[in-house]
Amino acid sequence: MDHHTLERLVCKLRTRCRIDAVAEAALLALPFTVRTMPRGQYIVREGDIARRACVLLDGFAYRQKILDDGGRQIVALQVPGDAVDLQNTLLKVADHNVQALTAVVAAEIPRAAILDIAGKHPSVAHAFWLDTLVDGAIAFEWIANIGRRDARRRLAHLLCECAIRLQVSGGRDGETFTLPLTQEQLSDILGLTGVHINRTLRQLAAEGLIARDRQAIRILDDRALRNAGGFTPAYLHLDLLDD
Amino acid sequence: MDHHTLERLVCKLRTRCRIDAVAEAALLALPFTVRTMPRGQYIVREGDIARRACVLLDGFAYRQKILDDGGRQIVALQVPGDAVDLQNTLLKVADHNVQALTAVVAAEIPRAAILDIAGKHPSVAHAFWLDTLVDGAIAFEWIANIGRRDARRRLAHLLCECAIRLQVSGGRDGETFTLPLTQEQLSDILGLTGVHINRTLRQLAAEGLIARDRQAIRILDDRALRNAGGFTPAYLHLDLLDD
DNA sequence: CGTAACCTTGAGTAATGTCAAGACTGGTGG
DNA sequence: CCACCAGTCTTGACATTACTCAAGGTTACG
Repeated sequence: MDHHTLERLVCKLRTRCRIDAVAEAALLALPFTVRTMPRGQYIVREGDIARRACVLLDGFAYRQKILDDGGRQIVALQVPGDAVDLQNTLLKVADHNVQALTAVVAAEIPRAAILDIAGKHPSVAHAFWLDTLVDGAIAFEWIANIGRRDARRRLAHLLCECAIRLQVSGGRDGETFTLPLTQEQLSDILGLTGVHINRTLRQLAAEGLIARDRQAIRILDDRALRNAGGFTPAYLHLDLLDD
Repeated sequence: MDHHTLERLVCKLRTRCRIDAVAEAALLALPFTVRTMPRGQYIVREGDIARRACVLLDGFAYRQKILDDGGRQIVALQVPGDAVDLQNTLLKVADHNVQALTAVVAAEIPRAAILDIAGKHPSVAHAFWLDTLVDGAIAFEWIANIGRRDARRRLAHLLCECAIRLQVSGGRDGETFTLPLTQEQLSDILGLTGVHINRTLRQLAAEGLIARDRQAIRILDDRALRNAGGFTPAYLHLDLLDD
């Protein structure tokens, strides 16, 4: 995949709806500038006024909120192809931060160009809307995960989700993958503490559900892991093309 | 407000973006049937295939997930004017339930009509997209609330949010309002138990932040309550019209 | 007036957080 | 090539929040 075109965006949108040739051409013709960013860099800051939308061409990012007491919660993970601030493009002022999880290659598209293409191409507007809906569906699942599952089930659920999303976006086999997340970051996703994540990861490993080596995770027993996490992939809406 | 027209939908969309006369006419001309439903009735069931979208004309509803162990998590609240399953309209198969919180008057619009109007009127598509984005922004805030705040702050935050949303949707004064939620339901929103909600409500009352009488809540010290909940209304994006 | 749903309260328990120290790892400069 | 350093992981002991169970009180409504 060429990291210097918007092909990745088209590709992502295509996982969930049809993009005809005209719309594809229009998308690929969007004006953009490529930026590379190191791990940890802020892509969007809370309070920013949107002038541009950023599409991840390579690397991962996360959305994050800092609370008044300094606590941090990661509210979403973004994979290549994701438009990380369509939200902010329409909503004008960003209500959360977006930060690079790994080194990132991103395309910056002017806000006006996004609004323009969405206005002129209903199928593109449809695709963006759909993308937003799926992000919302994932957020709902996370609410349920954090609100109603204990640490072990929460973590199992997240691992299942990551396995699938990494597989879809990166073409990995899905059984073994590298989660570029520290245990601290995992805890900020799941509403737990780093210490507790550590213990829970080891517990899952001790049970034979996963194997770990640094940040590489291997799912040893997919069925059992899904079971442990109460995981059903319906909310990812990966089957929308089967119309 | 007449409960038998789609005026309420236009009204809701207008809180966040301009709807010109042509688009308004098209919206009001959408075909629909009115249904009334008693408290507790399912409006959408997980697994349903969307044939119609439902707009709340009067009454409240909530989105809810049932977990494999029987646990329940409420993932969103919907107020009059909300389209409760635009999500499912586009996503085809519902990944969660929507249930009437109070008695409800709703307008059912065929799926095809929604897709059609969004395709023909970019400003309507834009408004729907925006609506979805705001729902997503609220979901993100809930993730942060559940993941990183203790019971007292969680509840204070929710009360602040409800006060504002009820005020915007219903024209109440905002200081005193009736939350049509049982303590059990509050606990399912906040990822706690009913017993703990009970204790936390009384604690907030004992501190002089709120007064309670059945389900009526009066905010006695708005500043202190917002402070307790770390509440900032930015994520509700109520100021989008000030362009 | 009786009933079901809801609220309230107490006592004991389990899950998770806090604090603190030591071990490992990968990268950097000498 | 080695020594060091920062970041991360690991582990233990202890504290705390929130859960569970269970009983009794209250309210709304037929």
